[in-house]
Formats: sequence, C-alpha cells, structure tokens
Amino acid sequence: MPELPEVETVARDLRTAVLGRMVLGVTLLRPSVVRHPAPERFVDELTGTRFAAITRRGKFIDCALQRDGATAGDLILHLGMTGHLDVRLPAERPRPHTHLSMTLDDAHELRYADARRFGRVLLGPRAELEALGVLPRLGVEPLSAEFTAAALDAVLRHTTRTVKAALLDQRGVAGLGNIYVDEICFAAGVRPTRRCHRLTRAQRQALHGAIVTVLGAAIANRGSSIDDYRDLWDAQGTHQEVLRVYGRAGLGCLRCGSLLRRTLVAGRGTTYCSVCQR
DNA sequence: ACCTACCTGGCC
DNA sequence: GGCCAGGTAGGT
Repeated sequence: MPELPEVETVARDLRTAVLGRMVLGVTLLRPSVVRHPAPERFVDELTGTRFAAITRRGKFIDCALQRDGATAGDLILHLGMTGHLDVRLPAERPRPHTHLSMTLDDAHELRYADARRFGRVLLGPRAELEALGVLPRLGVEPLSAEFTAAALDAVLRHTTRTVKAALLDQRGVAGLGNIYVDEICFAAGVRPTRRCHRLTRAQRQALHGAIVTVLGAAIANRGSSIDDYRDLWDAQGTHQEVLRVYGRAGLGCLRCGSLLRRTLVAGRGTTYCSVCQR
C-alpha cells in the first residue's frame, strides 16, 4: 500500500505526534509481526524508551530511541501493503488487525495494524539489524543529494531487466512502488516494458527528473489514497486525484487521448500510453 | 532475472 | 468461487 510519499507523510505526522514521548507499556497482540528480536526481548527493550528522532528510509519508518538520554536502538516499521499507524486514546476501539500497541506518557496509544501482514516491525540498532540481514540494504534515497542523474545511471545502465522491474527493486532506488513507477514512466515518456540497457541517455535523464518531480508532488498532496491508505489521523491523501496512468487503464491518455493499456510487467499490473511512452 | 508464496478483503 | 490489490523474500 504505502510507497515513499505515503510513508513520508506518516513519518512527518508521527514526528508531530510522538517525538519526545516515552513508551510506558507495550502490548504485542500478534508476536509474528516482530521480526527481530524475540517477542519478550522486543517488549522489554521497547518499554521505557523515548522517541528521540523519526526518519524515513525507502519505505521504512525509523524511530530512533533513547533510554535515560542514551541511544537505545531503533524501532523500525514497514507497512507492507495494508499497514496503518494510529495515535488514539485508549478508549477508542482499535481498528481490526491491530498487532502492536504502545501506551505513551501523554495518555495516547501508538498502534500498528496490518490486515495482510506483509509489513513488519524490528527493534535494535539499525547497523546491527543490517549486519544480521534482517533489514535489507536499500539503494539510493531518491530525494537526497546523492540521487544525481549519474546515480540513476549506475542503477539502470548495466542491466537487461525492464525499467519497471529495475525501479521497483529497492536495492537500486529506495521507496518506489507500483503506483509511482507507472506515474514516473509516464512522466518520462518511457514504456515500463523497455529494457534498461536500451534506454537512451535522454530517457535516463527524463526518468531521473520524473522520479524527483513525481515523488515531490505526491508528498505535497500527502500521498495517494487508492484503497485503504490513510494518514495517522485517518485522513486521505489527495494525490489519487491527479494520477495520470495508475488506475486509468481503458481511459483516455491525458496527454494524447489514446486509450491507456494495461499489461503485466515484473508480475505487477502496469498501465501506460503506447503513444506517449516509448 | 524471473516466479511463487505469503495474507486478508473486496468485487464480479 | 475466482481474481485482484499500494510489498517483499526465497527459491530456481
């Protein structure tokens, strides 16, 4: 469900809601959502910590924790396809499939829910989690200074895979998913089925520009609420209203009017304009 | 570089 | 009942 713009929106709101708060208690209703460490240790090590910083890396939310003012690892959350975070008062009924609830020192609860359970939760120093192999090593952050046209070239140039598959791979560029890859390909005028090594330099540059502008616009609109994405306060984003290809198969291209096609690429439903995208 | 499995819910 | 869904991981 959430891709980079939705995760960024939730991370920013989370900063407002829980930064500086202490975790007084932890209720782990479905231990299997915690991938590391073991459930008892997870609860013990999280209890009594304070949220010191909240950042996003790809589609992961990283809450840096402190205990007695000293660094105490990171609470790392991935929302999968259907994950939700809520900040609610205890009297409010938890949404279905709530797997983890943290009671905070301002009387609110921070809750993690995920119907399909494709998401996960981890706790520990980020470096340690990466060393253990329980956190994947992610590619370049597309909204960082390191994401230059040359950096994208390095991802695309030496592979024969489709552009769609390469951009979905979190080890290349971190944070892109099915909606935004289709939108990026349309904005760049590139077919998602195109093989990376056959891209022209101009096409690679167009993709680089499109990644930055599409993600920026989606964040400004607080993400796309297609099915069940909602922010921390249960409000919808508005970017779904301006998507140009995702969800528009069979409708007219907003640029040239021809019917948008839908195919399967890299195992994912893919919509594109066969006239505007080459 | 693919392909399937992992889950639940909603729609036809 | 079957198909589809914003995402990975693991096996071939």
